[in-house]
Order: sequence, then C-alpha cells, then structure tokens
Amino acid sequence: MATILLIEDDPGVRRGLQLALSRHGHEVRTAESGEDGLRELGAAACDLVVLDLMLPGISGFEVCRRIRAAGEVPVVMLTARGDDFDVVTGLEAGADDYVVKPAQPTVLDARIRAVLRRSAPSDGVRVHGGLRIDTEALTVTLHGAPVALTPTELRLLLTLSRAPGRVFSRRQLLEEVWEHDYLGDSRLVDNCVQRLRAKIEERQAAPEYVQTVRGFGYRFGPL
Amino acid sequence: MATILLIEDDPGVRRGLQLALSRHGHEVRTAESGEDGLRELGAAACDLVVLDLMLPGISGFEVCRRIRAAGEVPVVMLTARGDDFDVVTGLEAGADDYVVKPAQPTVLDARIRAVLRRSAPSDGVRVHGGLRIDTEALTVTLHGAPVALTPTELRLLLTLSRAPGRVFSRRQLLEEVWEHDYLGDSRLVDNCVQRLRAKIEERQAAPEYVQTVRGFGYRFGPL
DNA sequence: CCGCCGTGTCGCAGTCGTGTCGCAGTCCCG
DNA sequence: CGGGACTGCGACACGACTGCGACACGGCGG
Repeated sequence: MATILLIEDDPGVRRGLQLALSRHGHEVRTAESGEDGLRELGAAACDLVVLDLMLPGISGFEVCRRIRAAGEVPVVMLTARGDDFDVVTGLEAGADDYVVKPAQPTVLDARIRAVLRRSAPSDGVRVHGGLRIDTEALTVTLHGAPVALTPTELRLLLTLSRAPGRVFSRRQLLEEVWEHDYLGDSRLVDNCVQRLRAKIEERQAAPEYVQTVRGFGYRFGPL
Repeated sequence: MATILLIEDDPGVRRGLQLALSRHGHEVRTAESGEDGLRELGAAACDLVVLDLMLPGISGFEVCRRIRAAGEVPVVMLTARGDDFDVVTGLEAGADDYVVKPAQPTVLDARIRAVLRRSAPSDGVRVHGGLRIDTEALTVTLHGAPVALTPTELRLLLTLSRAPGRVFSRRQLLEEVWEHDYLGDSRLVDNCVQRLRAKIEERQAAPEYVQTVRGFGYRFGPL
C-alpha cells in the first residue's frame, strides 16, 4: 500500500491505470500534465510517481529531472515503445524503472513494488497524506517539515496510526498510551489529542488525521 | 487477532516466527512443506498464509498459485533476497506482499496486518443491501454515501444488525443500547428508531432495514 | 539553585445529542 | 363499525460531550 501520483494525459489510460492500481491496494492521485503533476507533488508528498513520457507542455524527461532534483521520490516511466533512446534517456533523467505501454496492471504493480522496496528500504514508515510517520526513527514530518512531538503525543499518534480507520475509545487509549489503570474518568486524552492536533493539523476545525467520533473516542485517518 | 498458516521448512526460523507472531496476538499453525501446507489449508481455513519461497518439493511459487486458485486467502511471501525476479514472479503468482529474510517480527506483523486490512475488508463490516456498517471504523454508508449517525443511533443499529432477523423487545434494546436499568416504560426506543430510519431508510413507509414487529419490538433486515 | 518543558487538572463555553411530551395516523379486536 | 392500543413523527428544553485556554506540579538540565 503506497500513495502514487499518476501523471498521464490520456483520460482513458489514466482512469484505467488508476482503477487497476487502486485494486492493488494503492492510493492513487492523478495529474493531466507535467505542470499539474509537479504542483500536485509540491502540495502533498507521495511514495512514487508513475510518469508518462508523452505529455503536453513539459516533456516527461524534464518532469522526471525536476522531480529527482526536488526530492527522493522514485519514478516509474511509462513509454509507448521500448525503443532504446527512450529507455536510456529516461534512466539518465533519473527514472528508477520503466514499463512499456500498453502496461499490464500486474506488471506495473510488480515494478512499483520492486522500486518501492529497493528505493525505500525503510520499513515501518506510515504515510497518510502529507503526514509521514517513521516508526523506527520515531520522527514525524508534515509536508517534509519535521514536527516536534512530545513523547506522549508521539505514543498517541503511533497507537492511533497503527490501525487507521479504527476507533479507539478513551479507555483503550489510556491503557495503551499511558498504561495506567485509569482511576477516575479523566479528560486527559482529549487534552493530548488537542495538543497533537495543534501540531499536525492544518485546519483544526476539520481535522484530517485525528478525528473525533462523538460518544466513542478517536480515530486516525480517512473518514 | 487472526489465524495464520506459516509454511517454512527451517525448524529454527519456523519456531521463531511462530513465537513472535503468537506474541503479536495471532493464532499460528505451521507446515513444513508445500504439500503439508496445502493439506493443512484444506483441513481448516485460516485468514492468511505466510509462505517461504525456498521449500523442499513443490516450489513456493507453485504453492502460492494453488492457494490463490483454491480461494481468496491472502499470501505474504518470505524471500531470502529481494532480487527483482523473485518479487515480480512472486507477485504475479498472486502474493499480496512479501518480506525479505531475515524478517523482523514487527515488520512481518505490520505487513500481515496491512494485507489483512486491505484484502479482508469483510472483517467487522456488515453489508445488507445498500447499507454498509463498519464495526471498527464505526461508519455507516448508504449506497456509498456516508451517513452521519449519533452515538445512540449507531449503538442501536449495531445491536440490531448483530442479529439480523431476530426481534428485539424494547426492554432488551433499553438494556443493551442504553444500559440503564430502565425505570418507567418509555417510548425512547420508538423515538430513536424513528430518527435512525429518517437517516437510513429511503421509503419510510416501507422500511427496508429496521422493521417494527407490532406488539413485540423491532427487527433488523429482511422480513 | 533556578528555569524550562512536559504533563495532568480544572473550568468555561459552544455545540450537538437526547429524553419527554403531545398529537395524529394505523392496526387490531370486540 | 367504533373504540382502544400501539406506533410514527415533529417540537423543545435540558444536559452531556468536546474543544480550548489557563494553571500548577514535577523532573531534568544548565
């Protein structure tokens, strides 16, 4: 499961690949052009870019160079024909792998996983939108910028993000994060959530990562 | 948490992983070879298979193909080296994920949970017609559109849907949903049912999900 | 010894959920 | 056919729950 940005101008191919990759368990965002893609990439980090070579406006090669110049996001190229010129130039532009169209979804997925595996050997990294949680280094970044969390806030975030979507009751959180036997109902959890939100949520009125489920508790991630 | 079948020929690795996965809350059964594993799988179902590639007798790939051909049990592969050939072939054989040996128990557990989460959304999710109830995320969708339920309405729906077809008396519902000792017969339940219906029923004249059994109480689901 | 940071507690305010009431419509039964 | 019981349904006011700021305590390092 990874977040993938698909840059492809042909609407048919774009939707087909988006659907196929979604079925393989990836989160897929799309862009129609190189400019659009670079903008999208700046807005929110992703784990990998699938990049078509034939694009209106900036060429795929140029987009690839800029992506690699900007960061360490791996790129899988999509070429119409496997002629040598494309491949060599593509790999020299910084692509990590390439797949020849028409692409078998299974093959593309296999390549993607292979690239992710060798270019991101760091396991235990959870990425949700612009939030990146490294469970080994115990670091959290928001849109690439490091976020300073206190130990308790970090434990809370780790616990919640371990099961995205699942609702944790205050009771459960007290046991897992604080490990006390919790005497007397307290609003400690609310408080810590509030402090955590102040650091990782951009619009606190509509929290993106830590959501409250009234009457039950809190939940990490998508609605 | 989940029942896992571990197919691994090396006795040391097998016991180590079995112990580690048990500690993470899984039920672990083991098999020493591909044939053994397939037999085991036929004898009793499990939620996921952890499959070593290097096996005596049938190869891991072949075992994987047969498992996927037989049913929908997800497979996590265990490979000695992450070379591309293994990965691509493995994923094409139908593996859902793979972990490179020597495997960190925590990493393996994380992968297992991720695979289980995406390949078995049927866990804790109840679907009846257009209504989908996720008992972990505590979300309800109607024809794909999220429905905002209040805590009491949600508890009511969860209680009723736990036993579709069964009739719950108002008394029972008061005890299970409200947990008070219920003094004085009240029409609280009727009210809450009404509010719930307003949100999930399309034709309230002929309720599809929450039906009233005159003189007795309410029932969830088909006649 | 002093000051800072993290943590737990308290109180206030706004919002939303909830329980009660009353009326009207429906079904059952005499 | 008529009366009574049962249920659907809207309205309303109280109360619970949560967000949020402020403060005090304690540990750790300068």
